[in-house]
Amino acid sequence: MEDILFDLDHDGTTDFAFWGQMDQNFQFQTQLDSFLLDCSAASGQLSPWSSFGCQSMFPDAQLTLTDLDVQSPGSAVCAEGDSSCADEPLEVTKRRARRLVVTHQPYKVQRHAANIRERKRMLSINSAFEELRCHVPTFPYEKRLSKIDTLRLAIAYIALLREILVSGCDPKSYVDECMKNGYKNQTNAIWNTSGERIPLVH
DNA sequence: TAGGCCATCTGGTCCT
DNA sequence: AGGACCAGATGGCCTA
Repeated sequence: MEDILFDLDHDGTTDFAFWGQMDQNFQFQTQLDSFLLDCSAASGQLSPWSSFGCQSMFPDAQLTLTDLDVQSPGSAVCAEGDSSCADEPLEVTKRRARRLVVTHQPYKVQRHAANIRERKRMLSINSAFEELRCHVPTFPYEKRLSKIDTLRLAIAYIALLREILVSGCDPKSYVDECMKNGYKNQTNAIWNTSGERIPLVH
């Protein structure tokens, strides 16, 4: 029996940690999946649109005691048993083997921990996108902005705000003028996804 | 059904 | 040494 601890937070503000006892019946998938979903729900930063796919987050992460046994570098490198091992560049293989020798951690365990960190990183990026969506104006009937549209619209919105500042005009009359004459900004920024002009109130 | 969007996994690279 | 960041690959879901 071997204890594994995944510390999922390093900023000290909230202390998320996950640990499990590694025996042959232990499976990461269920516990970790539900844990990450709980984290997401608890954050309360995601809009109703936020979706977490129904697919399993750990399609191949059913760790067993066998997987966690310290393997020889060679066997660990090709533990996945995929065909890519055969044509993997020699230098890459050597580098990975060297790392495994030094760390004494099975490749699968390292990879799994890295996957969790990556997922957490993506979650934080997504929550930032949600926050940004709250700051770019859209019509209520517009569908949820994609990430790329959110960025483009934010750029356009900032450009418009800058132009209003530079013009020195009253913001409302400036926008009214834009609506009347058709807005053309200098950056050719894209307004929004549906081809409508964005309202400035939100 | 094709295309867009997204989440996840993965390996490489850079940084601390 | 380990974590953060990044980009490519892959597969699922949704919509026109």
